[in-house]
Amino acid sequence: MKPREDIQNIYQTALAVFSEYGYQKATMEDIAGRLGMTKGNLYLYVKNKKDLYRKTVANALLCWQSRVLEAVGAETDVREKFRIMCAKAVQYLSEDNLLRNLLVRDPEIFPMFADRDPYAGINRNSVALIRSILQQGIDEGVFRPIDPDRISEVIFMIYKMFIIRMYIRAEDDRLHAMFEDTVDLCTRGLFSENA
Amino acid sequence: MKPREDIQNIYQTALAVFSEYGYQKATMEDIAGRLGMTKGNLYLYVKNKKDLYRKTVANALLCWQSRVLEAVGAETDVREKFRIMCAKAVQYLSEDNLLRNLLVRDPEIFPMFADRDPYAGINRNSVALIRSILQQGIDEGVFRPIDPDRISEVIFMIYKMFIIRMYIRAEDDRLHAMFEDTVDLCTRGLFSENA
DNA sequence: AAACAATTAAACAGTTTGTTTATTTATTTA
DNA sequence: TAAATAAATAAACAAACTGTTTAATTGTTT
Repeated sequence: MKPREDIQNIYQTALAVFSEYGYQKATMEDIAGRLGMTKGNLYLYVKNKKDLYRKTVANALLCWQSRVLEAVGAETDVREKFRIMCAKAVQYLSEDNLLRNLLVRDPEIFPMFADRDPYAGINRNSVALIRSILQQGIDEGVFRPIDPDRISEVIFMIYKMFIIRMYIRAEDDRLHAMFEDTVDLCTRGLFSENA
Repeated sequence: MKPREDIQNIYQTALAVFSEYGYQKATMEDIAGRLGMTKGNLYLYVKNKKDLYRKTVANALLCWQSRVLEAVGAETDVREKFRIMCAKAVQYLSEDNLLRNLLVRDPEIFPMFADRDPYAGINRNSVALIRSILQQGIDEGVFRPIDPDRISEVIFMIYKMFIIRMYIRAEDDRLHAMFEDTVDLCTRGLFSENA
C-alpha cells in the first residue's frame, strides 16, 4: 500500500510555511500540522528539514520554469518565443506570492554575485532555453549571428538582475516598464535603421 | 540620565515583529535586534514578553482610535462627524498593514463573540465617541431621539462585524461598498420620505 | 485472524528562549 | 581627571522547544 500523502502536496505546503516564516522559524511541526499529520509521520516522507527545504525550493523554481517553457512551446515564431519567454518569466513570478516571498526571505536562493548558486542546475536549464531560442533564431536567419553561448549567459544575468530587483520591491511598476524597455533594446537594438 | 530608547519606538518595532511572525514565533531577540540592542537591555524597558505584546497591541489600537478622533474633531456639522467617524475608522485600518496583519494572526484582539474582550477599555472609548456624536445630534435636533446608550453599542457591534470581515479579506471591495451602504442605511433610513 | 502498512505518541539530545545578573562601557559630575 | 552613576552587553540559567528516532497503536489488506 503506497504512502497516503502526495510528495507534491508536501512541497506545496512546505513552501507556504517556509514562505510565511522563513527556514529558521518554520518548524517541522508547523508543516506536518498543515498536512494534517504528526511530525513523526512527516519524516517517513522527507529525509530531514534541510533536505525538505532544498527540495521545496527546487520544486518551486522548476514549476515556475516549466510554466515558462510551456508558454514558449505554444509559440511558433521565434521572435515571439523570445518575447514570450521574457514576459512570462516575470509575470509568473509576480503572480506567485509564495515563491516571491520566499525569495525575499532567502535571497541566497537566487544570488546576484555569489560564488556558488545553490540551484545552478535549474538555472542552467533556463540558460539552455534561452540558448535554444537564440540558436533557432540564428538558424532561421531572423536573429543576427551572435555567440549563442555567451549571449544566453548575458541575457540570463540581466534577467536575474531584474528578478532580484522586482521581488525586493514587487510594487515598483517602473521596474516592469524598464524590463520591457530592456527586452525591446535587446531585440530591436538602439540604432535607427535609417541612420 | 534618561533611557536612550523611546518607548513609542519600542512599541512600533515590536508591532512590526509581532505582525510579521505572531506572538509565538516572535522572539525578544528579534525585537531587540531590530532596535539595535541586546535582549538583556530590552528588559530594562519592558517587564516581559507578554506585557510587551499587550502594550504593543493597546498602543496600536489607541493610535488608530486617536487618528479617528482627530479626524472627527476637525468637523463641526454633526452629520459629517458621524460619516467621517465611520469612514475614517475603516480607512485607517486598511492603511495600517502592521495592525491589520496582527489582527489576522490574532483575532482574539478584536473578538466578535468572545466572553471577554482583552482591550475592552479601549473599545469603550470608541463606544463613548459614538455616543457623544449621537447625543450631540439629538441635542441639536438633527438626529431622531433614539437611545444613545443602546444605539452606540449597536453601531459598534455592526462596525466591529465589518472590521473583522475586512481584515480577514482586505481585498474584497464589495465589503467597502456594503459598509458604505450600511452607513447610508443607518443615517438616512430605509423608508422614502414621500411614502 | 494474521500480517503488513501507516500513523501517532513518546522519547531523547541538542538548541533556543525568556529572564536575570555579573561585568563592561559610556556618560555625568565633582 | 577621577569617581560615581547610568546604560548596555555578555553570560548564565531554567524551562521550553525542536529535529529526529523509535516503540506502540491504529488502519488496511490478505
